[in-house]
Amino acid sequence: MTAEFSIGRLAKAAGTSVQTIRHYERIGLMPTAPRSDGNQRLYDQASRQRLIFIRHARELGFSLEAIRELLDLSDRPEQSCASVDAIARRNLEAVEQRLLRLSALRQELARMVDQCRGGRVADCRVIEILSDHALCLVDDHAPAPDHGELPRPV
Amino acid sequence: MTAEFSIGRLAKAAGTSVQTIRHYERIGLMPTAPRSDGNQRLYDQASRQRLIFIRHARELGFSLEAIRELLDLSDRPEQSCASVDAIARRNLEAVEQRLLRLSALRQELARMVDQCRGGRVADCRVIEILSDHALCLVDDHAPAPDHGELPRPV
DNA sequence: CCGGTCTCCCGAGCTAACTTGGGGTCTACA
DNA sequence: TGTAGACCCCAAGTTAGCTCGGGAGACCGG
Repeated sequence: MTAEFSIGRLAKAAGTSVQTIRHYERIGLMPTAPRSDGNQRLYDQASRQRLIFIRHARELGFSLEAIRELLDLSDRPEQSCASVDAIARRNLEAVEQRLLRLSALRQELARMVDQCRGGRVADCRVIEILSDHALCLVDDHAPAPDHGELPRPV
Repeated sequence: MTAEFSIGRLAKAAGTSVQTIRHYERIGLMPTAPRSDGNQRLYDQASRQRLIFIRHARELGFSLEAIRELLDLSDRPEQSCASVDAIARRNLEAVEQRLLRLSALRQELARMVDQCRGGRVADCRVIEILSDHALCLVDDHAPAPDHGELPRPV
């Protein structure tokens, strides 16, 4: 049922390049593909999904090492619940951090687009938004940020 | 009012290194800082915010070029509304794409953590989730994905 | 069965984004 | 006033993540 296909087809399907796929195989992100009689790599739907996952995660800014960890969650279902939990939990936290910041950024961009629609030149406050103390992890013993910022103008 | 401080203090405040800050100045992401009598760089709250913005955006996986563009929105309020709008809109779209994928990923990670809490070993479906066709931009002439996936089990 | 395209492998090359090294200067504190 | 610890600058080095080149073999439509 699951027809096999070549590396070139896979590359197209995932919006990436043949070399990148071979690279992922070399570094162990993609499994070593089975070969045809003529020694060419053969892929199936599962490898296609896996590769698309990797590309999406890359686009989200995850490092290959972070991706490797997520793939491991998936590859080794026999892992102890505790260890899966720890990994999932840690990644979940990081993802939530990012969601917070990203949606703050979205709001601000949306506000600007909106303001433009109203014909006014948008004043841009992305910086204030993304450097908002509330979203900040870093251990902040700096000269304090004058905490009277961001009073939602319109 | 806005006390000035050194590059070292700034580095600490933003959770980065002195060298990185000088690097950002060299490549024009941070403005050339004013100097003290002894030729040492002086920073204020605005530079602190700007640097934290950059670091947050980097953690979100934005490239320095993307960040430069966002900073430009902020630096040049005299730009034409149309151009601001175009940039903001384009970035907004990208951000929304990422939000979709990220929150899909969050849901899946949360599900796994939750399952673990119930004492069961979680089966991990992050791959399926993040390679979901619905979230996929890539021009997909691939061997089709057998579209009977992701039927929300429990 | 032939020409064009794809794939093989390998190593070298490349870009982004820092990071390190080294030799000299400035500043703060005792 | 002297010295430890920032800070200065520059160039070179490092790491991640691809990307390219080249020569040889595989595959496919005509």
